[in-house]
Amino acid sequence: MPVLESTPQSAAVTCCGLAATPVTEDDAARLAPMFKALGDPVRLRMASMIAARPEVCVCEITPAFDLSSGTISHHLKTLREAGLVDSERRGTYVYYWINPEAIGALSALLAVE
Amino acid sequence: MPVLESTPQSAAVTCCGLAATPVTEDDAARLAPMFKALGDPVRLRMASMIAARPEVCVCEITPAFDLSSGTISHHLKTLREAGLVDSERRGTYVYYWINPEAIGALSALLAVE
DNA sequence: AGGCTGATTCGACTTCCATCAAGACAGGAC
DNA sequence: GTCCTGTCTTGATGGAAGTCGAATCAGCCT
Repeated sequence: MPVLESTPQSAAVTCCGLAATPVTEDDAARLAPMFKALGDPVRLRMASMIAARPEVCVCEITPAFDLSSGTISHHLKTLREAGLVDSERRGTYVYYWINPEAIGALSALLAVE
Repeated sequence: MPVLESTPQSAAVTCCGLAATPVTEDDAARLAPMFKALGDPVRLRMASMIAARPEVCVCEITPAFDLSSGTISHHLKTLREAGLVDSERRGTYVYYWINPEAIGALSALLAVE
């Protein structure tokens, strides 16, 4: 191993929350699935659509993608299980909305300070 | 389709950059791979380690994980190909450092305003 | 009840991914 | 040059993920 140039805290402000505190194994296990859920172009756009309004009906999401309704449902489930969104059926339609705490947790990790 | 309750821009400040401007198909294709790269607990911790200092030697990363050196290399390559880190060999050792622009792009998307 | 529409789940298929072991490559020390 | 150490690449494999079509469930409406 080479000699370290010993710059421990100096970098804490150079980048972001990622650098501020080391991500523990537990943190990584909790946060990685959220990043993973956003790591698909379809789901990233879905999350964007949902975040853009207080709540969004699945019936508006479906026609925005060239995918079967089953696949749409699958992706929404992935976002929900990652904790990024929540949903509720009201009568005929199902509505999804963003979970600000989850977004906040990811944002805090990446935020440049 | 249900009647929309027409709340177009009002939500732009309720959440984050995700909501500020709709993520286009091209944006999604560019940004999703970065989220995907962070969507693995091992890589998230690696990114955190690398971000914590100006640059980090692979020889310091390897012993921090209970994985073969081949697997370590594979994950670092994934981070590099996603544009999140860069690397350089200097003599015997290879050093990795964070790419602040990439982190900034993700941060801007999630930042709560 | 019966039928209709919206949404989810299921089964199957294909592709991608994390991992290891083993080999290849790079660079220093001798 | 020949070793040795550090890193990367390759090949193989088991498992996860994205997709579709079909079946199923939920809730209106007549």
